[in-house]
Amino acid sequence: MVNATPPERPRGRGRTTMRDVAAIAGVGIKTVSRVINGEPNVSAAKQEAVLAAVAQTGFRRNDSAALLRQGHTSSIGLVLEDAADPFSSALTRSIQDVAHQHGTVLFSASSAEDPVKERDLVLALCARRVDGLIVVPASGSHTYLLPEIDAGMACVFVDRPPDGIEADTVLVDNVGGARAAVEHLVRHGHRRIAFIGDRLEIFTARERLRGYREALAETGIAFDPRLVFNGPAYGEEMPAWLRGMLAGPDPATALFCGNSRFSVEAIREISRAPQRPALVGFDDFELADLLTPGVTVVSQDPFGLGRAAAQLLFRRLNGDATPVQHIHLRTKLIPRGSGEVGP
Amino acid sequence: MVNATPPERPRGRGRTTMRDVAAIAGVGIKTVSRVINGEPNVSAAKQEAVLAAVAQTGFRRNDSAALLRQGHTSSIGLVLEDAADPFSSALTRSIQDVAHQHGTVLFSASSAEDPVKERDLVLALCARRVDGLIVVPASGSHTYLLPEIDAGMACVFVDRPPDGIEADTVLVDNVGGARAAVEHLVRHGHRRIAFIGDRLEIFTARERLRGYREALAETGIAFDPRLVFNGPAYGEEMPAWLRGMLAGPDPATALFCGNSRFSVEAIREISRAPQRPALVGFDDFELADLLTPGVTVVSQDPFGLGRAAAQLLFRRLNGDATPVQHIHLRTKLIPRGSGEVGP
DNA sequence: TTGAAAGCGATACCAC
DNA sequence: GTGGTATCGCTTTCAA
Repeated sequence: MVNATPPERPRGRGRTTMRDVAAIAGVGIKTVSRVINGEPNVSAAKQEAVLAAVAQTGFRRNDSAALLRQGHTSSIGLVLEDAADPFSSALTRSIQDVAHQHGTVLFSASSAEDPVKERDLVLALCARRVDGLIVVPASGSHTYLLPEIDAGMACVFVDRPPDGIEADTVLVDNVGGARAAVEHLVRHGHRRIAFIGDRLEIFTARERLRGYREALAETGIAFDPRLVFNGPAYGEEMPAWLRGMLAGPDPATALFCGNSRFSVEAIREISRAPQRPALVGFDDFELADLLTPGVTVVSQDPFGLGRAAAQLLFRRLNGDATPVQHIHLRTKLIPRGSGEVGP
Repeated sequence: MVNATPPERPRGRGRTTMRDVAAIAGVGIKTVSRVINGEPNVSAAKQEAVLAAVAQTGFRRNDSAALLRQGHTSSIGLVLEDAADPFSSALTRSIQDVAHQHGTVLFSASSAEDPVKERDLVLALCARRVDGLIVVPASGSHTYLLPEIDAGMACVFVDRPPDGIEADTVLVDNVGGARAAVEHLVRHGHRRIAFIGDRLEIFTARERLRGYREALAETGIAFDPRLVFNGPAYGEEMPAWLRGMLAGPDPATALFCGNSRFSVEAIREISRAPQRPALVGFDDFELADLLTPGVTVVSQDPFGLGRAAAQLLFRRLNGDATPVQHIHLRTKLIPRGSGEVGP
């Protein structure tokens, strides 16, 4: 507890404006502006008077008003799927950091993977005239953004490309990562490898499936659709499928999981199975190393993704008008045990 | 912090304003405003003319300008420790949702537990005239907020109370949760129970330590400072201490970990130990149920915390001027195995 | 029903 | 050095 007498202060009188400060200090409003913004050409006497008035009133500049006049907002918007998931929150954090370095604040919002909600959120941010936008796009057309982009809104898409428009993207090498995972399993003797991925509406699911198929083709393994699941990451659908597949004829001896949600659910399932298949997951997750066995993953770097996207966005905001860029980040296979067992 | 004004972006057609639309539609600017805002008293003919002009120009209202005039911003600010950690990201998500229900957008920023950075971020948000503020306070005085609160800024603190000011708080029952954890271990026969908690600058660390001590006192167990660690959650300090304590004379047979970070680090450590102590952790974490054994935790509900804080904030924004409120949320012990083993 | 004029709270420009 | 005035894009007020 602090036991000091608080200084006298005008209470609850609403906000002081520059005009008020000017009146109290006996100077023009522009002189106040000069002092507040540290501009030159103010005499020491007036400076002092202004500072005194500021201290007395507790004045603080209304940045919104200043920014309205200046034509930008020093803010950027971020719309992603779900702020609570680890991938998104890492993205958020790294973008916050870059934004902060540029004196910019960040609006964040979650689309819940709903194209309509995404559109509403994005347009709401555009209406506020954020200087730029970073979007993890939900599926669905993004042509609604064309008028905004035309009007000068800078926009970078992360993790997935937008549908129907050409725009800057920062993606991970999904195909390469998936290939690496499958090749790793093949190298450990597997030829019956299952793929468990998101609904095919989702870009990353399609790409990772493509990588899976390329790796199979390259190693001379026939593609078997019975070993492929594409569906929702939540709910009973995948576990039921997995149970059935493992209990059926000619089951998989190894699983390649298309995202960490699936990895976790699959582990939950196979830890009860008599014959535990090998497993490699796309996307790292906390505690993957603490499980028994440790979970082998293809890691992507969500912080790196966010940083790259934000840096690209600020380059655009600073006038970089070079053609649309597509940045791809590398993935890394981290062996921890679950992927290094034979059939 | 770089505070440069970005150069003029080469924008397509630039932004259309209401004035432009009015000119094209051949009506007064106020009529455009009426149409855009769905206000009554506009003839069908003019309405149509305005709509046509809007469609032609791709006009979209500048909300920032509208809000400046209206005196609020329909935005709230959130400052927390680290947007990337699971607790914070759950908080963010639930606050986003409540804000969205109120037609409000959310600024989010991370203080990195640095009081100076927190102050900068909070004041920056105040300068933008967010309508309200939700803060997970870092340690350090919060008297810097007095002028803002005086000026009418609504402010709710989450997870920890602010220092030096009286304000609305939404906290979890740290003492009760800690007592429940320790009593649970005592019930399973333990009398040598260690406490592993954050630095005592952090409110929750103090409270949980208090609960630990109360439970010991109540069950007639002497407090032994050699069984208590308070220090940083990252780095080698805690693991080293734990190793030493377990290898020393009269070691603990059970651990009570003050947050999930410590739980994870402690598990990492004791899984290598010859004699694995029982463990209960404060704060649930993903995969706690998948580890072997499952990790018994005292769970708090970060989504509930965020929701309660946001709802309280919006009550304030809607004119609720009742005295300062202190909301406490209950915790729940979830037995999963690690806490149900004897000495 | 309509729109001209006066703000909102700051900055930009330009005389003095 | 200094400060008046126009302005940012919209809403509010009020007279027509």
